Amino acid sequence: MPIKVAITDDHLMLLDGIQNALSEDPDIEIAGTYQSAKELFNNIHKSTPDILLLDLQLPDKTGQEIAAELARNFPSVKIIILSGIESPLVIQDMMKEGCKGYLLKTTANKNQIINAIKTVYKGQLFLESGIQERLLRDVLETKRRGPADKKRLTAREKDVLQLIAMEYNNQQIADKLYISLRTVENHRHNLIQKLEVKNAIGLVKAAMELGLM
Amino acid sequence: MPIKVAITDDHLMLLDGIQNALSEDPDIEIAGTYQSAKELFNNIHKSTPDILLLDLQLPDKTGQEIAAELARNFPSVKIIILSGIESPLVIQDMMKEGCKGYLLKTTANKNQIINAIKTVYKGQLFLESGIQERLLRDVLETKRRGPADKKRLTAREKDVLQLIAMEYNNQQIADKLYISLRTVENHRHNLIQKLEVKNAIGLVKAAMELGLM
DNA sequence: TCTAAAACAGGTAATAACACCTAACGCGTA
DNA sequence: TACGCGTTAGGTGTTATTACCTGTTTTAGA
Repeated sequence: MPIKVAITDDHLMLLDGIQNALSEDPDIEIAGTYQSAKELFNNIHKSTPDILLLDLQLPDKTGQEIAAELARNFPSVKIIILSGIESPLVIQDMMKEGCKGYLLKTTANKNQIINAIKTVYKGQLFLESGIQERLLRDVLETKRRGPADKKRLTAREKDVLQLIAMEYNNQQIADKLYISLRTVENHRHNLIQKLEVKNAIGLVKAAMELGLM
Repeated sequence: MPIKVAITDDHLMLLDGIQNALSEDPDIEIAGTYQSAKELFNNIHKSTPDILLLDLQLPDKTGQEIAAELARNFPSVKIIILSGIESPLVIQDMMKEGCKGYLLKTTANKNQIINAIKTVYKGQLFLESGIQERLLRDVLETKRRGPADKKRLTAREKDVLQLIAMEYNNQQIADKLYISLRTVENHRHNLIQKLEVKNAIGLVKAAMELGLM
């Protein structure tokens, strides 16, 4: 019985390319290709895949939202992220969300993708060597400079960061979250420290890298 | 004699997908596939293509830089942009830079790409219908609200915008550009007006959309 | 060469952001 | 239970941003 693989990415030719690569392998069967989260959730039940190759930057939902929703409703689907995002924070977040593999669009080729699918299907995790190094380096650096994942953002900080990125000012964020202006200022300050940027501009760039938008 | 087509995009599987699609057409020959501007310029002379399919978001150079450099050194190469960026401003800028076609990664399929290549090869421009509409709507709206392309950014404004996005504050930008703090403030104010955003955060998001980073 | 636009710069003010501090409270865990 | 941590909030002060003006010089196009 072949491994059923679904692919979700908003770029048509990339879907084509991957589909083409996978069709060369007799152990793999394409269970569906989708261009948005909506399409994915509308159709996944028709032929539930064993593996889902998932892009993180879709037009309608963030990668984390999709991963969380899949874990709730289709826990048997193993997710392999195929993304252009190289940030260790994002990779860690997605793996913590339960994803089984992470590939980079700039380096992932046919063999690697097929390899990742088969590895994950067997129940193992798959991280390409470059990513493993990156994560390792990141963890080591973090350890060196303080009490471990100092840079991991809390849920509330993510809330605030999202609203900052939406061009809300502190007062508006306070109103939106029903908290005081001072609290928002504190969160903002902490975010600037954690993400090691100079100002709100840096925060927004980080938010985009972290796929929070 | 087949049409020689080169492709530049940093995503491997997308290169594969396009290459695969084009290889089905006997009138088209792949003259090279590149993952960065550096790779492109290092190798393009070996087999100068008639058409270059170009992504706008490469790791080492902006699309505008690449288009300008190609126009200088390889004026015979006709550029078709294949990008995820849908902003009318960007599309207009690239067309003004001399590009002959613009395709969207979310909608471009095999037939459309081949169609675009053949159309451009014959000397015509190729803009997909969705883009044509978008441009038309944009132009009409601009006309309606004032003295034409009010939203087009000047070179200096782009300089300032880039530095804002790099987390420089106004004083640092002034120093960098050898102009007064007040001038920077004015440019910033004008940018906020032109791009119709609320603050510097909006500017950065716009800068990213415009591919200025 | 005339003209419009772009780039430059200053005045004045209000508002927002940022830094650095303390500290209370609840919650889960060692 | 003691501890760390997240979330909340306030105090105080500095600096940066933004709005809305006016005006000159430079540049480039018709």
